[in-house]
Amino acid sequence: MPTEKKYALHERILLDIEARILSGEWPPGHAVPYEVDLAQSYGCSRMTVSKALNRLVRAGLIERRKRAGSQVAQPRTQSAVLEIPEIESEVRSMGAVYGYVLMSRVRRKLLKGDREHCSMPLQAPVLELVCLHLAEGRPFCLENRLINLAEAPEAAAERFETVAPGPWLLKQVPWSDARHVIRALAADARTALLLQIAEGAPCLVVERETSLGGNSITCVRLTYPGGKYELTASFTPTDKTKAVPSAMP
Amino acid sequence: MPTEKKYALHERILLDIEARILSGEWPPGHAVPYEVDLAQSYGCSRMTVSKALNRLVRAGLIERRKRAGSQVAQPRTQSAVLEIPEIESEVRSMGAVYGYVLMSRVRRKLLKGDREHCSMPLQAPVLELVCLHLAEGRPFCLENRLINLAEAPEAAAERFETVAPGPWLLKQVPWSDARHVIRALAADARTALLLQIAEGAPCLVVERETSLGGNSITCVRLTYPGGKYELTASFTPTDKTKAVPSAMP
DNA sequence: TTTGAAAATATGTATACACATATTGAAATT
DNA sequence: AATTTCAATATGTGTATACATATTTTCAAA
Repeated sequence: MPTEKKYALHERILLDIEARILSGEWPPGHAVPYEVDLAQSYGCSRMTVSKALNRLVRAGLIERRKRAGSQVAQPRTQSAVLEIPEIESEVRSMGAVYGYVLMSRVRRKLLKGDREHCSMPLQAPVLELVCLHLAEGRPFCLENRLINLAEAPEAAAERFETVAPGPWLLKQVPWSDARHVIRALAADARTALLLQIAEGAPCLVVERETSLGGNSITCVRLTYPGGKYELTASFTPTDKTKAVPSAMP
Repeated sequence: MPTEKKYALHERILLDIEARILSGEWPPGHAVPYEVDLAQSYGCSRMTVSKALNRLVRAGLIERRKRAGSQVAQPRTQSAVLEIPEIESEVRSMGAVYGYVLMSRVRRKLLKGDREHCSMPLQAPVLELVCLHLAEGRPFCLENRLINLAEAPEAAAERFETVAPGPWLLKQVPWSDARHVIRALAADARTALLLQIAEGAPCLVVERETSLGGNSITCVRLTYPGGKYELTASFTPTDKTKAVPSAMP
């Protein structure tokens, strides 16, 4: 039987230990063998074991302390990875024709009421956009967006009549982190009218504030008719980041 | 000026490169210097640089190919890490008194209707639980749960009158992955009654199916009154994600 | 008994080296 | 011109070693 060369040694070690933890064989608090012992039993050097164990630390599966050794971490919360795709690809992946309509575009200053959902400074110059995303010609998602023109001045020159602000910003402006809030709300009169649903109907609302180094760049509220849309998230024990196909510019 | 010893060398290299990418100085597709060159400019060995670059790969910020070198990755679909804490700690973190009530506990077999939300085999022996989680004595969350007794037979002996099934299962049964679905739904008559809200009021519904190696262990539906609860998720391009407790005004 | 210094120990960081492997680009062959 | 071959090259994996650092244990002094 030829040795399966699919995984590198340090990955095999990682997977072995991960399997023991996830299977419950090593419950939280259980001691993980010392680096030197693992190195001996795998017939490899300590560095190779160290690499595997340190990746498990970053994945949150184990904790390590000098002199005390390594032990299986106590699971604190269930964490899941939520993929939030571009609305256009979301619609297309349903096999529907995608459509986009700009409803309004206003340049103004940030008011006190905006601060409820958004951490830009008061009086900041913003571009307020209201857009509708369509699937098969019918309303799919209502987008309310504020763009901080102090951080993204290029947006002032863009009409956003044919291109949605989401993809435009993603290409144009660098960002470092995002905060999402997900809630269920009843449709108010204006939302109900635009989404063509009954007033008071449940809606899934995703709010996202994107910023670069503490400065809020844009703040978006996506309102989906409830029951027509759902978010899915899956738990990943290890930090297996999927390789994304990259198109060259 | 004393050398700041806060970060290890490979972390400094990582942070330097991350900063250039996030600032937009190195746009997607931009070439990252070769390992040997970085090693030279930092005055360190190739392995140290390699460690930093490989962490950036796992964080999804760069891509590397042999002979071709490394380059900045194309921005991926926005993905966020969703932290789903235990309901009890969630309530307590709001500064409220937590309460738990078991509404019903029935042992039965899996019916066709259950399969809508749950991938256990038909006729599987299940324990069906309905519980109410309280904050300050008022309904906070309605829990509908099925536990697969074929996978977790210990559950048959537990009454679940004082301990909620979530924490009990977390301690008792190992699991390897979970699938979450989040949606907004209108409260039906029974839900409205239990949560003391109006029928038709919007609710945030989180469904989670937990399994071990392909076998479904438990399937839970958590229904929160809309407007009283929200989920938050945050994303940072580096692999360190912050947990944010969800609190409400 | 308490305090505190010192030894033991496990991980943390980094080096220098060696060889493997995938990809590129150019040279040689068809 | 199209294809194959081959060497150059950048990353991938792993070893052996060294010293740093945090923490526990031990043991002796106050």
